[in-house]
Amino acid sequence: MSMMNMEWYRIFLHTARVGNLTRAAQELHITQPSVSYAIKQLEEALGVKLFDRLSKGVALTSEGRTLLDYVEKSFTLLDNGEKQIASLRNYASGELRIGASGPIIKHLLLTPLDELRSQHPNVRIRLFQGNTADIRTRLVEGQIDLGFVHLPYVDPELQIKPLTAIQGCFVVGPAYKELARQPITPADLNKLPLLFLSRGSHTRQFIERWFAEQGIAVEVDMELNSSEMLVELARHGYGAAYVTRSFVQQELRDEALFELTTTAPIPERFIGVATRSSASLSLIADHYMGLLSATF
Amino acid sequence: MSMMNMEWYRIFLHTARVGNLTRAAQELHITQPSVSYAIKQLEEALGVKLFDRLSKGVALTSEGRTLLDYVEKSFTLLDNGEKQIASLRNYASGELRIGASGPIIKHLLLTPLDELRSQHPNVRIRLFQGNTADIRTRLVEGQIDLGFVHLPYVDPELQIKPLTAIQGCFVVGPAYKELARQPITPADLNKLPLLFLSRGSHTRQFIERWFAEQGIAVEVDMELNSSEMLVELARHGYGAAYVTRSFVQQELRDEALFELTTTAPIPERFIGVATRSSASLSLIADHYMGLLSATF
DNA sequence: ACATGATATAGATCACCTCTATGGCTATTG
DNA sequence: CAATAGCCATAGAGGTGATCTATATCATGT
Repeated sequence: MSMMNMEWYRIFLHTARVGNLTRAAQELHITQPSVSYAIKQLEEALGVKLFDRLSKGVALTSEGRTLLDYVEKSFTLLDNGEKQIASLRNYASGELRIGASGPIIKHLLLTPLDELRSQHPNVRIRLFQGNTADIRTRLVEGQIDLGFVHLPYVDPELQIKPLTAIQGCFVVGPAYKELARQPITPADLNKLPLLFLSRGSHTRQFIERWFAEQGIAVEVDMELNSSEMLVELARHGYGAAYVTRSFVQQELRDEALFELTTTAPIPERFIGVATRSSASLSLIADHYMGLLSATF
Repeated sequence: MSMMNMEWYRIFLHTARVGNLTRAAQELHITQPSVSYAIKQLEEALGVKLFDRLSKGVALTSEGRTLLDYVEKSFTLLDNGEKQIASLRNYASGELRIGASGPIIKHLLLTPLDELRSQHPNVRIRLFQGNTADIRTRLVEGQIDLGFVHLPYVDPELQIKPLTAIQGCFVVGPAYKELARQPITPADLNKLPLLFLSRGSHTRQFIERWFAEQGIAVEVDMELNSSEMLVELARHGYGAAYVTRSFVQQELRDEALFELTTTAPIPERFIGVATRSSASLSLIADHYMGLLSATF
C-alpha cells in the first residue's frame, strides 16, 4: 500500500536523466521548486536519499541508481501500454475475430472487410468458419467478436442485428437460355442437371428442404465447395446452379447467366450479425459493424 | 507526455481484479464515487472504455484487458523497486565494496565486518585488495564504497577519516628469548635472520626506510606473503619477524613470541578510511563506517 | 411493486501540488 | 577577493482536482 505518486516518479526519472533540477523543471514545464519538492517527498516516502546535491547539479546515490532501474522499466511498460491503447483507438493495431456460418456469408462480409483492411492494414483479421452452434459457443466464450448467422435466431446470451436478406435462385448458362422465358415447375427443374453446394452447407440443406416441400426428391448432379465453381460450370452449360442472387448480379446483367423463375417462390433467407449481449464490442469490431451497416 | 495519474492506475488495477467498484473502493479505503470518478478520468484520458458496466459489477473490455497486462507488469516492477529500496534501508540486501591497501589492514576491518555480516547476512561484501593508487582510482570511479589507506594521505577527491594507529614491532620465538631482555640496536637486529613481508608491500617499504634512516642496509633472509606465515616461522626460531603488534598480541601474552625493543623507536603508522568526497555513502557503507568508529 | 446491490452524478470540502519570491551555497571570473 | 552566475532549498500564497456525503439511477430477483 505504497503512498507514492506517479508524478514524483516521473520527476525523479527525468531529473535522474538530466542530473539537474532546474533543467529537469524546464523540460517538464514546471518550476524548479516543484521538482525540488517532489524529490523531497519521494525521498521521505521511501526513507532514502536518492540524489546527492552537488554544486553543479544532482547525482544519483547508490540507492537512487537502484531505484532508477526499476522506475525506468516500469515507465517504459506503462508507456507501451498507453501507446498500445492509442493504436487500438486508431485501429492501427488489434484484431478483429469473425465467425461465419457458411461460404455464402463470405460474400456479405468481404466487402466491408476489404474496406477495413485497406483503411487499417495493421488490424489483424481472424476468420473462423463454423456452423451456427460453433459460432454461438465461440461468441459466448469470447473467442470471436462477432458472428454471422442465419435468421431467425434467438439466444438470451447473444444480441442479433439483422443485416440483409439473401435470395437464392437458379441460374443457367446461355445454352439453357430459353428456359428462362417462363416460370419453371420444381419438377421440371429437377429434370435439369442440378449444381449445388456440398452437402452439409446450410444453403444446400435449405434448397433440399424447399424441394422436399414441393414434394420432389431432388437429384443432384454436381456438388461443389464454392459458389464460384458453381457459377463457372453453370456458364458453361453444365446445368442449373442454385446460388445467391446478389452473387451473380453482374453475370445476370451481362447475360452470361440467366435466372430461372420458379412457379413456387423460393423464400428469402435473412442474415444477421450476432454479438455477445453482456460484453461490449472491441473498438475494431464496433468499427466493422459500422461498415457493415453502411454496406447494407 | 502522458497526463496519467498513478492513482488512476492503481484504482484501475484493483478494480479490474475484483470486478466491482464498490468492493474495490472498500479495499482501497476510499469511497465508491472516488473509484467511479477515477476510472472515468482514466477512460477519458485514454479515450477508450475500459470496463463494461454490468448489473453485477464491472468487466474489462477488450481494450481494458490489453491495458491491464501492461499495468500489472509495470506495477509489479515498481513494487519490486520499492521493496528493494526498503530492504536496502534495512540492510537486508545490497553490497558493501571495500578496498584495502595491504594485508595488515584486514585485521582492522575484519572485526567490524564480521559484526556486519552476522547482523545483516544478506549484505554482499566485496573486498578488493590493491595498493593506495588502485584504491584511489576505484574510489573516484565509484567502484568501491570505501578504502583503507595509510596516513598521511591527502587528495581533493577523497575524504579521509583517521581510524587508528598501528605499531609495528620485531618478534622472535623462544629460541631468541634472551634478546628480548634489553633494547637492541638496529645494527644488531640486522645481524639476526630477518623475516619480512614481500617486497612491494607498504609495510616492507616502511621498515626498509626505517633501517635506512638508521644508516643500515638491511639484509632480508625470508620474505613471505602473509603475516601468518611470518609469525609461524618466527615461533619456530627462524629469526625476527616484523609484524603489527596488535596482530601478535595473543602470542606475546602466551609467551610463544617475544618482542624485541629497539634502541631507536619504530614510529607508529596511522590508518584511515577514505571515501569519495563528492558522492554520499550508500546506506550500508555508512552503517559500516559507524561500526568502524565504534570499534576504534 | 419492492428490496437489493450495483454505478453515476452533484456539489462542497480540503489536501497538496505548484507557483512566486527569496535565501544560501559553491564555483568561476575579472 | 569581491562579484557574478548557477544551482538547490525553503516559505508562504493560491488554485486545481481528488475525495467526500448525499442522492439519483438502473438492473435483477422476489
